[in-house]
Amino acid sequence: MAPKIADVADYAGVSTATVSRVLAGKPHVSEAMRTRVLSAVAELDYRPSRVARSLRARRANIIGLVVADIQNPFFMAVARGVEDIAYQRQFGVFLCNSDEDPEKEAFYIDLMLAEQVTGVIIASSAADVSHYDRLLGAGIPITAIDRRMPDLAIDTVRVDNIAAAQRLVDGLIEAGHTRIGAIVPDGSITTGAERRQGYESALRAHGLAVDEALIRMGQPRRQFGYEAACALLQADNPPTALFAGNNLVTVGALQALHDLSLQPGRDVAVAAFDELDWMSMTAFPLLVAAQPAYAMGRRAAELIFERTEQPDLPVQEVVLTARVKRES
Amino acid sequence: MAPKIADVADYAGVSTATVSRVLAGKPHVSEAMRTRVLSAVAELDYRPSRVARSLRARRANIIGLVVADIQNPFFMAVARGVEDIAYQRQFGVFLCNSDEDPEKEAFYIDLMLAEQVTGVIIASSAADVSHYDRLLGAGIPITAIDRRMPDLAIDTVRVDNIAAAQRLVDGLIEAGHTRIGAIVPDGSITTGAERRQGYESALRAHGLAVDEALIRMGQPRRQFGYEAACALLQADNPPTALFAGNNLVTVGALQALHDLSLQPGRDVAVAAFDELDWMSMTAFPLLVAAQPAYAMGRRAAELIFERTEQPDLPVQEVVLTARVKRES
DNA sequence: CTGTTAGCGCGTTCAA
DNA sequence: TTGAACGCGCTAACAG
Repeated sequence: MAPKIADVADYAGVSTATVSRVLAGKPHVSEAMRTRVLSAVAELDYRPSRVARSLRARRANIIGLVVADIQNPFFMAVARGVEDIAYQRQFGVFLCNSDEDPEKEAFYIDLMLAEQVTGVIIASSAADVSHYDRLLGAGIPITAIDRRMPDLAIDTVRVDNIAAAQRLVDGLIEAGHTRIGAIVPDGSITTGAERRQGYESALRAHGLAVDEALIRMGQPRRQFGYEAACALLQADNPPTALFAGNNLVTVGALQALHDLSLQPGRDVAVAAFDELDWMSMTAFPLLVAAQPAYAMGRRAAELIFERTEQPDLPVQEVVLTARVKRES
Repeated sequence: MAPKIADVADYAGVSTATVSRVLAGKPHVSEAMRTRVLSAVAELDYRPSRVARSLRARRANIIGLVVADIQNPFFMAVARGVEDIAYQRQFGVFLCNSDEDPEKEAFYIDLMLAEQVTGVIIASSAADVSHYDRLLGAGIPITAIDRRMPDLAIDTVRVDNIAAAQRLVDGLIEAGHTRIGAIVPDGSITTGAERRQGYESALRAHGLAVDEALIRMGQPRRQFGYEAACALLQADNPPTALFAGNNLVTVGALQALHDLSLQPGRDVAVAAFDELDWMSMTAFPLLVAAQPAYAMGRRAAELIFERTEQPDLPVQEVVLTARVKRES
């Protein structure tokens, strides 16, 4: 049987309150008591029950992390960031895979509520918002990653897509390209539109015209990327560079290059978003904007603690910058 | 304030014991009581505190998952499998990133202990075993994934590397290849040796000689894969196919092919292990053996529950088969 | 400065 | 079949 606080108290010949005080590092404890208690703790190899503490404090030292898909490398980097910060504070991390399934999501909200977690981080791009105000109602702060929650006044961590796209296209232009094709996802998520905006800004900033014929918009799928790249590159006067606005689209475009016997980086320059951190695995030279997923996770976790300590802080929106780098 | 069991009891005009019995689905409760309680529960939107339950039961409905690196896709697939099974039973999952750091690992063991988790799954390839018997001592079962714990009598889930390698090389031979180069990792982990064994078995089974000149062993790193592939392919009478025994090695080998202007699948056939589920992102045709990470995670979680229900079961070693498939 | 006591919210005896 | 009372292990009031 694991020793409880009463055992330590008996062993040290003090009361449980004293033991508790010593372990909590509270003042008003004599040095003699402190050392007696600490040696008793060491002697018995006592470790306080976090469960009992949670019950008593009505708060568990746990952070909940809700992701849409654990297997997505972006979310995993987020998880790692969250985990690192949690570890610093000796917090545990609850992993919840919502799978975009409202039922699972509802279950996990209940779980967090029932486990009295300190805060919840949502790194889910299509979560159903409606459940979450229950958490807020219970005084459990939420931080959203990479998405705005329209109806919820909560802290958010996101990246500046416009600036990232701009710098990506800047890079292409500085490398001498003037005809740059854009393959951009559309859809309900604002990401695509923001990136297109950045693409156009970069062109204009360098005095280049925006040529609609060089812009393709479509579903954020591999298939679309493939077709768009083929269409762009097989047209008359094809672009010498491609800007791909999404991971899946990029993979499709790269496959198109391959099938057209074009080498990325040699025959066609490629600049792409790598929100999933895939591109480091390619053998192609690419200009890549990587989502700072790890930093986002860290920041999100920090926001939980900040808000826990100061609940009345105004809602924050932290905007991080995507790192643009050249991948092998 | 969230309703507690006493509120429900008052509202229904019964005792807390009755409410508890109804919610636990225990027998010896009259139908009238049951419906009264249930409607009160619904009315108040009551959700029992899992914290209080854990304290009372001295067991939390939580599974601990220790991985060496969250960002590793293999571990994430495992996590997903674990999570799916846990969800079925309404269990939460504690995510612990050990990072191969003994200090972190020790902390997480203590965390699990202090949180009274139901069981712990270790999907960590180089964990320090010594701490884990503390868990066993506390009656918390452990399942190991993809590694044997020499000194610990615990359930294990692993894959049959020999068979997988064999089938991979079988595939190459059936495609007409007779000179097959092997690039195999060595080191303390037995994986490499097992795969080499499978490679040789396949050759022998088809009446082919094992040619030491075609086998390269070295560190499981990209660099080694690159150098080994270059050496093999630039030799006199080079192999027409390559067998790569590890993910990183495979990436290196593919890069070598690229630099030698050889196309995988056309100029050189490539069969590889894909323990990290990377290969689905390549645009090359590859014969791939994928670790059934998801299934391993599921099985590991199931083993936790089995052992919880029947602690005296003999120690099990579950051996799964890697799936061999042709990637894009 | 230290000890006693009363819950935190629940499940589970034991009586009725 | 139901309810009253206790305790899971801890911390925060209050008392001394």
